[in-house]
Amino acid sequence: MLDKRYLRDNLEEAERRLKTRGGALDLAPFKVLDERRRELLKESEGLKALRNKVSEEIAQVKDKSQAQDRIVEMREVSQKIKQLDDELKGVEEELDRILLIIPNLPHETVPVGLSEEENREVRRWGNIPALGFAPKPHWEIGEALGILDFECGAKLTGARFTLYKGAGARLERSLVNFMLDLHTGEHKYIEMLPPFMVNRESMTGTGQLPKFEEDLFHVEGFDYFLIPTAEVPVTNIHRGEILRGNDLPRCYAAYTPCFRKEAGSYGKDTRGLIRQHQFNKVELVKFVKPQDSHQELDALLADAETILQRLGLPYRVVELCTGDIGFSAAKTFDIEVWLPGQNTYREISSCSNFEDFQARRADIRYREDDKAKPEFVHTLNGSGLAVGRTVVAILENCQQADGTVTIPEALRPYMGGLERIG
RNA sequence: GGAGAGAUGGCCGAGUGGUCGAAGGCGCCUGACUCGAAAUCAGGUAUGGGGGUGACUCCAUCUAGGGUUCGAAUCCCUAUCUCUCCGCCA
Repeated sequence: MLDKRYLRDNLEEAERRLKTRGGALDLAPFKVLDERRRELLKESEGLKALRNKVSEEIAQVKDKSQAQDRIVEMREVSQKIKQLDDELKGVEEELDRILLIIPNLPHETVPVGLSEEENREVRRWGNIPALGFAPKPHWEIGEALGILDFECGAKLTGARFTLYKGAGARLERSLVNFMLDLHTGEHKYIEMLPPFMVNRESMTGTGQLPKFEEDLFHVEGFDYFLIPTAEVPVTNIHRGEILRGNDLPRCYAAYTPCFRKEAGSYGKDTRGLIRQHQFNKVELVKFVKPQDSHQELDALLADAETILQRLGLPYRVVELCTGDIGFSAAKTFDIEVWLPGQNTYREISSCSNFEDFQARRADIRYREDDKAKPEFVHTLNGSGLAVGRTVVAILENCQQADGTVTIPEALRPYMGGLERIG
């Protein structure tokens, strides 16, 4: 959510900056409603002040029959107040509806562009493996080794669900543990294990609602949603709280499954693990002071990159352009891992700075010291990493001519010493 | 699922129609005392919104949303959450 006052005073600038995301956005209704709101507020508050004053006078009078005329008068005033407040409530609801669907302002440093074509490559790491044979896609490798069963996933649930078996299941679990151990041990994140369903307030706090309800799985009989990312529960941990300045930055790491409808992606990535309705992810979330947030984003990105470096998987870092960053983000870097089976880089992590956008929605503030006024924190998060896609990357990059897959050394302790699958 | 109890400021806790944004305590801040600290004493300590250059002032907020009333932390209704007992359950 953008700052109402900022919008009021800089409407044209806001419109111009939002336009760089693509799509039209007319802020005129905001202006009209905002002005009406302030008119109503002024009038209602004036009458309330009067009522409070007169009611106090009535309280002083011993014999209430002597105050009868004032009581009658205030009865009318109260009715008028109720009328005004009813209209005010309607105006505020409409105003909120508008504010909740306005996306975040892209940071000034974000490259302007309309689609992912205009994203900016920042750096590459690692060498693309020279396999010396035609690389297979991970679904063929996984099926041949008997560690991934797409058909059974479809039988159990439906399309875009997969059964992991044997060493495949263990590989997924090992990666979760490896990632969490690294982030909590070397990078000093605090581990969290949150609920996998959240309520509407939490989804609104991070920006999934009200605009993207069709992407979410909703639970029948409850107004709960399956989380599409751990970002939602973990960021909402501090919803409605005022943190202490010296408690910042707060850095959390959480493993959760993620559930996404993937509406509108029919026909895309239909084979394999790339796009599933349910996938595992280790997520990193930070609450920081505003002046530190862009530096903290760089650090978060580096923390996510470390995982790929330790696993020896080649990747590149891409800075998303204005047309490609998400609704709540001010700035985003994607990490894309090299997939020989597809002969391309594919997203395996997305690291974003939301600045005060989520903090304002979720009311997460901090106080520099006991005397200071509370200020909104900046929130950040990033995948560290998407686990299923990491399995994909390992299968495809570490595949051997004989169909076996070499397990990256860093992972072997987690695999009970196993060096290869197959 | 059945029965009951509760939700008040950073924390504990008083408050059953007006003088209550809320006693008291703890915590925290400032000052005094001290070489310094502890103890003690004095004062100060919520959030959001509106108005004023400013001292300041007005409005709202005692889980949330409705209602009664001239006036609600206090009375009524609903929801949510917490706790206790019974049942069920990994």
